[in-house]
Amino acid sequence: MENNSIFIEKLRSSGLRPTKQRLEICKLLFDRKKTFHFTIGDLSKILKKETNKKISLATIYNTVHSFKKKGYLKEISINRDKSYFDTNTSNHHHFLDIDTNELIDLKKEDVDKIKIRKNLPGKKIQSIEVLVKVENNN
Amino acid sequence: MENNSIFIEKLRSSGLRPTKQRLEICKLLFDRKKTFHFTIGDLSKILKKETNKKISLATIYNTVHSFKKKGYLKEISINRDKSYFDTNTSNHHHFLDIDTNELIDLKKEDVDKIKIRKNLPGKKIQSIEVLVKVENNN
DNA sequence: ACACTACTTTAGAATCATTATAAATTAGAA
DNA sequence: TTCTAATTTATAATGATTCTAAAGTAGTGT
Repeated sequence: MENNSIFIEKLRSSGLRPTKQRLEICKLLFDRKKTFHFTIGDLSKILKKETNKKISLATIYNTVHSFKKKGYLKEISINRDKSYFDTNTSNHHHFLDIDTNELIDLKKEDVDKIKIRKNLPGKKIQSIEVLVKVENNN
Repeated sequence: MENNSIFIEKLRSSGLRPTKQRLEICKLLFDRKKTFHFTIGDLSKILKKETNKKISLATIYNTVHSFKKKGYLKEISINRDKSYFDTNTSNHHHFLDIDTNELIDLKKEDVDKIKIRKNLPGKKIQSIEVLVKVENNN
């Protein structure tokens, strides 16, 4: 039904069998237009509310990490308290509102290309992440 | 003796009484020429080795956090596992070697000034942090 | 030097996110 | 349908960090 086939393909290509729990997670993560920033805790709460069943944390962790490994989700390190994930896997940066702990995408064109003038012998750059912390203006 | 007076001043200005435990921590953190990146766990181990006494974790956390609040240490969020601190409190960015988990300073001149072309109404920028992840080149 | 009070230290308990475990359930191939 | 390996789940384990409450110490005022 509907675009489940897309989700099934996403799961299969991540090495996961499509199960109803995982399809619920897919629906929640990938059936949306805007970027979605979330923690595992967020996801768990929303899933419980939307489906009226509880999907165990272990399943959610497992699924999210498989998607991350496959590249369907990006992990964003902000603080030690929680790990954030981002459904926008393109190259982009973030604002972090330190008053609300909200993450906001910066589009590619919002930040000039970063040039690093130093390199480490034997090492290559894997990613460049910019985090712009913002606070109330008063 | 020696430059303890500097440490005492650092402690006092951070709202802390100088105690022998805190002075040991100061010596370890601030009596060095190069930047020092560490976790609380690192610090604890080194302190035990250097002083042959154990300073309790609670004391180390308390002291490090007071220094951070005062601005004598910077906290760097890399992943949820551990929190890193940096004795270099100037404006600078970091390499993270994902093979070894080592942090390496980027000097100010190693990265072009970052210009953010978007602003959020009612918010002002508090900091801009760049993390360049590097990996083995093979 | 002494006493007193507030600040510190400490070990251990509590917390919280995340990971591991092991038994019951389910997907999918034969 | 049957069978086996993958999955789900509740719960336990882990590990970093924070809390607690009792014992120790700094430093002011005397």
